[in-house]
Amino acid sequence: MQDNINNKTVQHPHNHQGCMQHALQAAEQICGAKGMRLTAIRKRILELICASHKAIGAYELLDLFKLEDPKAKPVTIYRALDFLMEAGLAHKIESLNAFIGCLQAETPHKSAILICDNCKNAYEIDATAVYESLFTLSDSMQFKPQCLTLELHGLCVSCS
Amino acid sequence: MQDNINNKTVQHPHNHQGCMQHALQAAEQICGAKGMRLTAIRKRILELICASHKAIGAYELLDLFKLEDPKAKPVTIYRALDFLMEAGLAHKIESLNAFIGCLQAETPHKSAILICDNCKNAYEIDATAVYESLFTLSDSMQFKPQCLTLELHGLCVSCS
DNA sequence: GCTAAAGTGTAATATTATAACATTCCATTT
DNA sequence: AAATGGAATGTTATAATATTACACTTTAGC
Repeated sequence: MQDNINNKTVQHPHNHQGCMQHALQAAEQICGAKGMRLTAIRKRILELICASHKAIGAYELLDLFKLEDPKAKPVTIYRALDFLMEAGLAHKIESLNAFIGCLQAETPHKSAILICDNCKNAYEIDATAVYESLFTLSDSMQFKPQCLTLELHGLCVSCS
Repeated sequence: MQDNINNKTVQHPHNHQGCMQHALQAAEQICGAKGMRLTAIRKRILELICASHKAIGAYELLDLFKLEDPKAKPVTIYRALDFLMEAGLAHKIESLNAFIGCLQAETPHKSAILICDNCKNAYEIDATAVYESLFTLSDSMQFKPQCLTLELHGLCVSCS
């Protein structure tokens, strides 16, 4: 078992190999169900994103991807990222201009992202209650919510 | 009275002249109290930001500022923005890479930003309840919160 | 196999933001 | 008033992030 891969870098030590495999399988399933094409490039970019729980920048991804395809250009990465986000398989962290894989892509979710400013890991957590609270507020202002950016920076349990 | 300036562009029609004056006066007070220097450049940039309730990009600010000082460079704007944000007089909207003036700078606040994707106005609202809800959640994960990005896109009452 | 749409290749460029170092301004001390 | 030290600004260059435009290729459905 590869139980200990990366176990120092995430809040909850886990089988990261399994975690990635799950994300990738879910991606195949989701794309299949929606008639979206998880092409080789897109799949590989998703793998690279999911390789750690740290948010990764587009140009970092490009550098990694170039190891396999030296002619790759920024637009290759941005296209793949656009697709993955469209499919709900990845999220952009606006406050970092960086990206993370979505680990709950198969179920609809209302999530917040907790970002450890020390170890740089980002955790997507269910924040349904927070959404309720915010929607109550926006309703009272007759504001029709469409898309929420909810990113909490701080220190994870391992780093504090 | 100038009651109608911009009244088509904000959710709650208001005396924008007074709104700006208030923000500028508060800025003077706050900086005075904190021993921070609201220099001519910084004050002018704040005025330009507060001239509307639409989020404004750094390079848009630069274009406006250049009308008065054609030799101005990007770093001039970014320095002023850094100062204004440090002083709590302006906020960056991460999901837009743009900036708004803070209308409650004189009182500590836990706010969310509602952004109308149609008219582009951005409203900072008190979201204490939302913060409570989120902090409960982050506490349960032993995450120490430090800085929250909370930006809700959608349609304001005038646009929906 | 043909076709239309989606995906990819390639080059160029737009947009956003910062680094590095010189100079000026300004409050304080002398 | 002159000296001084730190903050602010000027200036140049460049880094980092993201998109446009157009040509070519692949793929799914007919």
